[in-house]
Amino acid sequence: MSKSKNFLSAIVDEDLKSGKYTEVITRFPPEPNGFPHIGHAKSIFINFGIAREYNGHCNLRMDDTNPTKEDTKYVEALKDAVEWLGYDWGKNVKFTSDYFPKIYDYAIELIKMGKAYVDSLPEEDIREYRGTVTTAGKRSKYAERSVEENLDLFERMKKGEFKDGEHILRAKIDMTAANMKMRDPLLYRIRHVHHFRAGDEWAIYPMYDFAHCLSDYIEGVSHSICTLEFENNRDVYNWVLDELGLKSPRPYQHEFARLGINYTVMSKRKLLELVEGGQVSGWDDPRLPTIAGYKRRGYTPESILNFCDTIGIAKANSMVDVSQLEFCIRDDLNTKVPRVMCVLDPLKVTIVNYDGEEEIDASYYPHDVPKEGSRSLPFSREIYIERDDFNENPPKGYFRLTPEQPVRLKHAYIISCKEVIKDASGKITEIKAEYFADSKSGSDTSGIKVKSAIHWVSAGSAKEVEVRIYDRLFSAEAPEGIEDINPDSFEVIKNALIEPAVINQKPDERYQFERQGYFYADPIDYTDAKPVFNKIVGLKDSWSKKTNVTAAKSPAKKVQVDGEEVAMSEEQKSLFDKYTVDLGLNSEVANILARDTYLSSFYEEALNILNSPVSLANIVVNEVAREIKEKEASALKFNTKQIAELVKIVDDGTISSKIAKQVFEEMVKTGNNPTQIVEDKGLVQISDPAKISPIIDEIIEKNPDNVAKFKAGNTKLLGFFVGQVLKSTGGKANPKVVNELVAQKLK
RNA sequence: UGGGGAUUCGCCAAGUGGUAAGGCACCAGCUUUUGGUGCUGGCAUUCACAGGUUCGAAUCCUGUAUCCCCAUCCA
Repeated sequence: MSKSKNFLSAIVDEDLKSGKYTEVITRFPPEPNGFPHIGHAKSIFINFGIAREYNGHCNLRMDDTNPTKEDTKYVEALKDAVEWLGYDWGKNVKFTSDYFPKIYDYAIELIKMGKAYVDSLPEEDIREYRGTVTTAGKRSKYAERSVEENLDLFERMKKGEFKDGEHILRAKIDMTAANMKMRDPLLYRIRHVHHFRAGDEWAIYPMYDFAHCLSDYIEGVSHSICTLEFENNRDVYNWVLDELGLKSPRPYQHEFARLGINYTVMSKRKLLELVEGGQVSGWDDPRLPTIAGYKRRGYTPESILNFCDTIGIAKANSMVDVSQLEFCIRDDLNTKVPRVMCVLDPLKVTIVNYDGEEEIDASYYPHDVPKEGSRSLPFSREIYIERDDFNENPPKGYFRLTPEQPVRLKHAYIISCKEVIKDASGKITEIKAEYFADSKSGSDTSGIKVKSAIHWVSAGSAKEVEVRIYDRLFSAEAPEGIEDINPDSFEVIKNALIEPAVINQKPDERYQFERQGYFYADPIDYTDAKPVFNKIVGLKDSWSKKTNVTAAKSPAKKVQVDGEEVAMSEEQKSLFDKYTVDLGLNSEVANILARDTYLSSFYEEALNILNSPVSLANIVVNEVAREIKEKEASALKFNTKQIAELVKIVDDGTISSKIAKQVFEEMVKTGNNPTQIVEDKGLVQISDPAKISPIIDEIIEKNPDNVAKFKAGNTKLLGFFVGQVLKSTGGKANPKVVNELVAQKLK
């Protein structure tokens, strides 16, 4: 993984360090109801990657709790994807359905504890009773059923005595919870359908919220990593595990942002639409962001993995630029793959002063790729070049063949154009050219300067091949549906001409077609009789970029809308006036205090002990406020008297405000008196310039570069020097004194 | 009228009170028998916005804005 830790690795580090877990177990838990795509690759990379990084293990688990949607063909696709990316799930693939008996037992346990009940409300009522995001729900009358009745009903549900939808099992949590997921979530539903693995054994199937956390627990998972949309489900996850009193270590859930890539769609639903609607040729259509699609197109697992690594892992919804992916595949293939010549749009060139034939030994790799290998390249009087490598009326900066400008045939001779032959419609059909016999590549004595070398094939020996050119499937950056499909996303070139070695010798499956891009021998349609190549990705092309000048879009800076703060009540207003007028607090601080009754009473109490209104207010608003935000006021370990004391020793210069924060943190933790803490830890401020001065000298001596930069005008560096001094004194140096001294010394 | 997340360059993304990392993209220059690659340099006086605390704030406090998720017997 990358050098800077992502937040998940940081959590794992922390958990290992604190001894919460001794082993890291993760899992990749897809539902087998669709083909895996590059978003899954990200999840695979994270889950298997973390397991690998910490010498742990990652399970591949099929989350198959919904028999109406899932199928074994998807299981295979999922296994393929994980394998292709180079990960090992160990002996067996796991299935949630393997745990159905255990999960059932846990349900019984919850019922016995009175924490779950069988509800018999019709579906619409259940929805209605749930309430809305802004209004509380209400509990079903069936929630009052006795444990015995629930047990009996649940067993009969299992036996299949009821029809689908007649009853459900749900957790008894809180129908008024602000988190909708906690309003008595469903645990089990009746489904009289065949399960692709469990067969017809079960008439009831557990819901995600119940099955997932328990499956994690059963497997001994330590870190249950999922995407952001499950954040609300975390409360249920914890509730189930906590209520069941499962012995630790038990898993905890952590969420990251799912992958979005522009010009593509990632949702299973939209992918399915494309496949079923015939917009693409199947799940492995090379334009699809499915693993099967990338594989078919010719992407390497390394490139996908590297992509997953470079995009990082975070909690902000993001849309990664496809160019990032394209970079990864080019970067991977650049050092791996042989270069060969293939003409996609042939233009015949007859070299009038050349007779006979010769074989040129040409390296497969350019000078900067440290690989060995070459092939024999036939050269003859009749060759083909790319149609757009000749131009009768060249634009400025055109480096290729023109009536006036000679060009080198890559690995061969320099030619110049003598005659342009056109058909009746004016289309160029042939070029008559002359070659320079002494210009052969490697032994050029001609002294002719050319601007570029172009690719070509010899007419007599070139092989005809099919080349499939793929472009992005959508033309919209954030495609909505099929209306955004790029009509030019697929083009077949039936009669491209390729040099013979590629077909006869087959040095590799992937090639760079010189000056064009990377191509892959299609794993399915390629035959010796009819070779087929897929374009993986084009080379970077700074020439076409120059010619297609697209209007530079100047993204309008988004305007910030400013809202209004809610108005103060009468009492708050009078308190505010008192604070600003009588006590001289600034309006911001007074505002915060006046609006919070707990804070203001805390403040006034402290003010009775120490008459230092401004300092006291600042610390109450900035530090105390944070603590009461996080904890119940009653759980606070410090009191007003101690805060007053803290402020006093800051006011009188015993400690700096920087140290005060440190002391405050200690008070929060231990409840000790500030003076005591200062004494115990020896935190008394050093203000004597005679003591500070030598430290500054030392720092200055150690950082000559930064001294030079500072003197050159980089005044931001003042903070650097002050920081260093503070650091070496454990924060005890008086920052004001340090600042003055440093500024003086560096003048 | 609720709850939960998020916001650092065009796109990703580090950074958790002391010099705003890195990659992609982009722009120059050099190298080059691929208009490729490689190399060098340029790309955030500023971290959604407005205040406050502090010697010092992307980081702490307050408020505001914007986006995403939650009312499937889906996962």
